[in-house]
Amino acid sequence: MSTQDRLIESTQALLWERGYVGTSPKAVQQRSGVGQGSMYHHFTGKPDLAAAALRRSAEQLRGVAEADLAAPGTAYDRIAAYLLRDRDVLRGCPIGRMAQDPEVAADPLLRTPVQETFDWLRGRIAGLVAEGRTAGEFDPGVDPADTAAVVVAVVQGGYVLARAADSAEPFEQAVRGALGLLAAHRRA
Amino acid sequence: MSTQDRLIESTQALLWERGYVGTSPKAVQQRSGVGQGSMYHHFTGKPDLAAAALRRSAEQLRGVAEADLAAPGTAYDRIAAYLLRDRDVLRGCPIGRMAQDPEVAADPLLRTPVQETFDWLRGRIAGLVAEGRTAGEFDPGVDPADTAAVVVAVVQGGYVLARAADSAEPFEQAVRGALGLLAAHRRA
DNA sequence: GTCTATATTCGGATAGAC
DNA sequence: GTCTATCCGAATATAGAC
Repeated sequence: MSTQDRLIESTQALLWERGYVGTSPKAVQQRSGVGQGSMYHHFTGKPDLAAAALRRSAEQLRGVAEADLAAPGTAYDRIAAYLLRDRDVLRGCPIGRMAQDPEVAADPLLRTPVQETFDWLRGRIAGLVAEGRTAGEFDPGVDPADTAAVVVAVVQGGYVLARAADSAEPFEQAVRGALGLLAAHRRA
Repeated sequence: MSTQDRLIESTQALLWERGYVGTSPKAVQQRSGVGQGSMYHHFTGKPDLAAAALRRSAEQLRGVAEADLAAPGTAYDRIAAYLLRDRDVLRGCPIGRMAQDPEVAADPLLRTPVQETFDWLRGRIAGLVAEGRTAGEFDPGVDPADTAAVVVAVVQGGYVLARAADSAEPFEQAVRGALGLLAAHRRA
């Protein structure tokens, strides 16, 4: 693996664990085994490194989500597959976590990958819901955009509740609850 | 207002804006107008100060939530009131925000107020749902604990989506979506 | 109780040799 | 491309006078 790649991977892991403010260039060097001079040769500084790491995390998250959302089955099944995917719940979401950081929010290079990821995800799920509605799978009262926002919010909020409780249980309850509510809107 | 109170209020505001890692004792002193020596006279250090601030934020959040949840009306109405309360969505939740911070998670003095707040909130809402179900307002298939987790997760996740989008819209969509899904489980 | 001075470590880099 | 040396300010306190 290239030096850049090792730097990016280490930065991804540290951002996930410790957030942007909590991630120091020195920690990245230690984790990656790359020296200081080398790091500053490949990246202009912390924001540059973090932006590269976030773009890669965003891309990976899209890939993983798409695998569930594009699977065969009904719209409901695919949303269920997305919600029920095996997750390391207590680690939280590598992208969602960044949204709260004021330095990330303030820097367009950092915020853009976060924003685009959730825009894409909500749009993708809204499309599925709309498709299901057209096919007569869901009742006409189910709003695609609102429902997609619920699905994504339940996952992100589930992570928050799980971390607060130091337990995956509230995450799983929220997912079950959301699927239960949605299931009742299917027809036949 | 007492010196302690000014320190606590300033710390609450800074924790909300900048998180635990991003909040320095010096910033607290500047915002509160309290000198260094004075601050260290009243609190042993940053964790002590943050714990006091979090306990107060937790108490305030419970008070505000209870006002909606204890209002007159059906269980659905009270949950709707909670979800639809006017919020400064882009600022996020002063308690939920702390859950992601590893230093908060690691220190029981800091994590406990966060944990207790969400335990209480989920329990309170689950009680309302159970009550509504007993009264015949909701159908028997609605699980109280799961539904409560959805409600709280939608709010917390809504904050994440709103920050990512730099817009309150996804928060509002998620709330509308959740209420729409829940409304269909009412009887008569 | 509050103030100012001092101490130590870390964060986030730049400089210049190899 | 990578290494080591160096720099400056911020974070988080402690010490001791008033």
